[in-house]
Amino acid sequence: MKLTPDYYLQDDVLLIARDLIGKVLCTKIKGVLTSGIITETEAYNGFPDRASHAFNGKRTPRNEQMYGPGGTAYVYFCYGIHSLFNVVTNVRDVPHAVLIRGIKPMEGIEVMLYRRGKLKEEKTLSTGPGSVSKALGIQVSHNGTDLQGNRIWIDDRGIKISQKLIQITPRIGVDYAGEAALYPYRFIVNNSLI
DNA sequence: CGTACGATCTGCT
DNA sequence: GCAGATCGTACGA
Repeated sequence: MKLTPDYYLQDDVLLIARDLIGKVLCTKIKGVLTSGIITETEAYNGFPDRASHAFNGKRTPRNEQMYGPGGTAYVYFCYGIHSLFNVVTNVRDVPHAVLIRGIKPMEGIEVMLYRRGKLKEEKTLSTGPGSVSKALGIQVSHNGTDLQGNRIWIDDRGIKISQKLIQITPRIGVDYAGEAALYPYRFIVNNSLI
């Protein structure tokens, strides 16, 4: 079920980002299980990718986690409000990451609605990276969490997504990245099609 | 030490 | 469609 270390150590972050569509992101925070099918991801391709925090070898306390081996969580604080959850991939010192931007809620929906605060529309419960983290209870303190553990992990539950249903577009919110802002590194499948 | 800004979301217009 | 919220991080002085 749980994706193995080998999976996260793969070299092609674009392949992983696309393959993660249909996998199930799970958290168990304070004993409460919540999960959802991953419906939207973005790949961040390390050194050559101007949109990546690790562009050109940039390495700071904040993005240090990206430099570790694949299979851990890279969670950082953005826009003064949001915790954004990424999956670190590839081997040590190759700072690849996949940003999880959307899930289709599965387990613990009531809890997720509560975390999001008086939200009734299940549809918009977890679209957008900030909302995903909030619904699943992921915070910056979870940075570095091992995805083989029992707090945050990703399951393969055999859900098949036709490649035809996966839309590929440029990434969101990276206009500052020049040419890299146009790269087709975003993968998304409509919630209602799963 | 000061400052600018960001891998965003929401609510109001 | 747009502005406001809200603050850690990075970087230059």
